[in-house]
Amino acid sequence: MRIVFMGTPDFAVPCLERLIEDGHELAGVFTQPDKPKGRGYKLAPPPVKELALRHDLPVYQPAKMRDGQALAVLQELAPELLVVVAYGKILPKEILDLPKLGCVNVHGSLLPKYRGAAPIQWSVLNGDELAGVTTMYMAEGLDTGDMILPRSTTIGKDETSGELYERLAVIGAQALSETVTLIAQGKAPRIPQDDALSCYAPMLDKALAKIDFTKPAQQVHNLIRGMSPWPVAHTVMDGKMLKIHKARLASGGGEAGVVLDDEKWIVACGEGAIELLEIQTEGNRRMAAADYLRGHPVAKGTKLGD
RNA sequence: CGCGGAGUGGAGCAGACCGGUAGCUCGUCGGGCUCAUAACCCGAAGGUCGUCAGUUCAAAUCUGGCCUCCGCAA
Repeated sequence: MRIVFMGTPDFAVPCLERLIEDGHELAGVFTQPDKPKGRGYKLAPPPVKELALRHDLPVYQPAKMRDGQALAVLQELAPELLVVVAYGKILPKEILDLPKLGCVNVHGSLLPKYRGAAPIQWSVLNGDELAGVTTMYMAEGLDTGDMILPRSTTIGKDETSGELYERLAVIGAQALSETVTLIAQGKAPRIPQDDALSCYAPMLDKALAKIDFTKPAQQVHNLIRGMSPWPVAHTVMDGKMLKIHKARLASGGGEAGVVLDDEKWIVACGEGAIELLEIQTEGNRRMAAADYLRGHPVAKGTKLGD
């Protein structure tokens, strides 16, 4: 099938890879423009662009989708189907209407829950047991299109957003492959979303990543899992930022934020306690809590969060 | 040229300002104690102090370049 692919981050990579493996004709790949990233503001190409270039696919990086130029390019490419995975731009109606077989999107949640930019992270933050991906036909509203194939998976007790994200990217690629096959056969279902059950999963923000140890341990744990690998849950110790990448529930209790043990890094929460497993201090790389403690003993009674 | 931190045995750190025998916690190996242990005791191995050059009688330490890693900010 003649397909144009639109996507930007890592999440979209397995999907594009799968379409290539399945032998589809990739007429073109749209991705966000290169952006200055990291120290020194070096220009970094999005992961999807790197993959596309390795396969000698034509890459387009328009800044705007609504000025008519993108539409003109698409008319030229004349795809039968448009596949969009975490592209990061809203497509105007005239583009959505262009491909004969329509536009499909792979979304990182079990729709209609978690429409929006950060569905995977929010499913972890909320302590859900079930997550998934859904393929759908695209409509003008944000993630409101008719569903085609849902695929669910259980979230591990200690699983982080980053880990779930990687798993769902693979599951999403599989669902996409099946979806495209169904469309080619004219057998793809159109399941309308029940708007009453929907909710919105906005982009994460650093302000949300500050740990409140007065909350129950399970909630603190969910925050740490959900905010990893970005923006990373953090607190303050001795006046300096302490990032916490990984933790697990532990037994114990006491004043919120206080360290309960000399050897292991167990911190009391409003209810219960958590053990810090992987942390990062200012200017340092992330490391196992046990490693950090060898060079920097943290005495029982130290209080975090001030 | 966005701001800043760091590279020291396998891991995490100290030592650097005030140059002169490289130290701590842990790990590893050997031995001992113990019903037993991630516990305890004794002993050992393991480092051209990121790299290149400079200053000096002498550089982990002072000076300059380079490489690598990271935090903030985007």
